[in-house]
Amino acid sequence: MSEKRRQRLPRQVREQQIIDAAVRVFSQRGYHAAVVDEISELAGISKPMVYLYLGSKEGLFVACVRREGERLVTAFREAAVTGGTPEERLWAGLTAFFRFVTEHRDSWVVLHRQAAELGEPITAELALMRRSVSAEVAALLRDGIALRADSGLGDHDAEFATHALVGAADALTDWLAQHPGETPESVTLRMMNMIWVGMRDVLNGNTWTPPATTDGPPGRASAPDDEAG
Amino acid sequence: MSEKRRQRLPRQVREQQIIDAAVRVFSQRGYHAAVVDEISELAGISKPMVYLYLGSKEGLFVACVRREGERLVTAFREAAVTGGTPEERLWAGLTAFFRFVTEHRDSWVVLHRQAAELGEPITAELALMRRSVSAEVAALLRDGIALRADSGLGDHDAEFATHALVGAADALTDWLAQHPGETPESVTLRMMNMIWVGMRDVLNGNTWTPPATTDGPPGRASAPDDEAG
DNA sequence: CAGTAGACTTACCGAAGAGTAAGATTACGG
DNA sequence: CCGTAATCTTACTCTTCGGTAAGTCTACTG
Repeated sequence: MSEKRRQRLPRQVREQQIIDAAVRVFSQRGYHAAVVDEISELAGISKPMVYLYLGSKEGLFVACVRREGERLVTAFREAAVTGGTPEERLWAGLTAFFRFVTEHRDSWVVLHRQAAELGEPITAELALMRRSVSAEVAALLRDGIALRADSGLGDHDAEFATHALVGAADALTDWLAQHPGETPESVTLRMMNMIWVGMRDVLNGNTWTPPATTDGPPGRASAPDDEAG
Repeated sequence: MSEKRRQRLPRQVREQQIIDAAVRVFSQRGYHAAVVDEISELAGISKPMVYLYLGSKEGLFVACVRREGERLVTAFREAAVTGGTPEERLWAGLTAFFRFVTEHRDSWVVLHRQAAELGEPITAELALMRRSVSAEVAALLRDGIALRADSGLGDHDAEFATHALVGAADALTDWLAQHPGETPESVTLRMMNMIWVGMRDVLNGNTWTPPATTDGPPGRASAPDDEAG
């Protein structure tokens, strides 16, 4: 047994290894079911090291969220800053997002399915990340709206669309994972068709109108639904 | 102190009271952070009663999910079965959904933010509920698509749209909660405008095309983005 | 080759909380 | 008014797990 002693590594390196392990375990088990002993073991280290470096289980989780969140935001932002119309940039950002969650499933799970539960500091960190992405998207939508000053839409509408968009993208990560034939690009294309095309119509004044609240027949207003373009 | 003794009630009634209390506590604290003692106290009863009637903490949670889930599905279905076009029925169902989550916040939180974590029996129950709602929506979208046999779209597309729609609705419950000016109807109207209008366009062959992958200028295809309607 | 700082471990503590044993209390049919 | 079945409680047990005390070991510096 030559390697009874584990190699000593500088703190900076060990910390990352611990976070690596934590992301995997948290992702697989969830925050509460995850046990610190398992994380330390997977990191090839003993438990007190985790507490020495990360302070507490909560601190460890926050570190995971922060690191993975930054990676995700960076991926989105770097794709979406390339010049072009808001439309093109949204396309690029969404594609990058779907690619990220495909390639880093664990990271995404940690950032994702852990909203309720979890004490204040953790939810704060998660909310921060979410807001960060949403802010990017919202800016793009605002730009898109601003190109048509006559649309009558405003920041409130952009904010609504952002939530819908982010929520849809969120849910579609599962769909993507379960359909091997689909790619980040194909999913993004579908989304753009569903949502952006609709928005463009609305910007053009081509809106949907609810049926008469009493009973009457469909009350479609200015909807040229009749023939294909 | 006259009422030292608590009134005795038949099992059927107490069970519902226990579930009432559990929904509130689970909703507020989350599954793991919730403590059975608190639930029993809120139900005006001692802890062993909970175990006698519901078996375990997990069984208690499953009972909550089942009851509240059925309420939600019923609300949606009853609104959406009224005759009319798929469009109208989707409108009615979504409105009922948003109304439900507005009026039963606790129920929704229990059904919602508890995906990862939680052992197999619980996730199974949650998945069942979600699938139940999705199936309703998917049927409506398929009907909508079927009205245009020439669109080239199929069940796969309906399924995609369902996930996007459900995910968006999901995320918009938060948005609705934070904007007192909005109502279930107004949110539904916004959604229909964003998504259904877009889908209608796609059905008409008016699709969105991604920019050229290399670098070239925007490669919009058949997108009459030029002037307002 | 000290000596020190930082990496690392073993072995433990204590609290929290799920679940239960054992029985007390009350309603009610006969 | 008695038995019995159901409701309900007090007072535990037992495990799990976050966190720590008290060092040991090794690499590097002078």
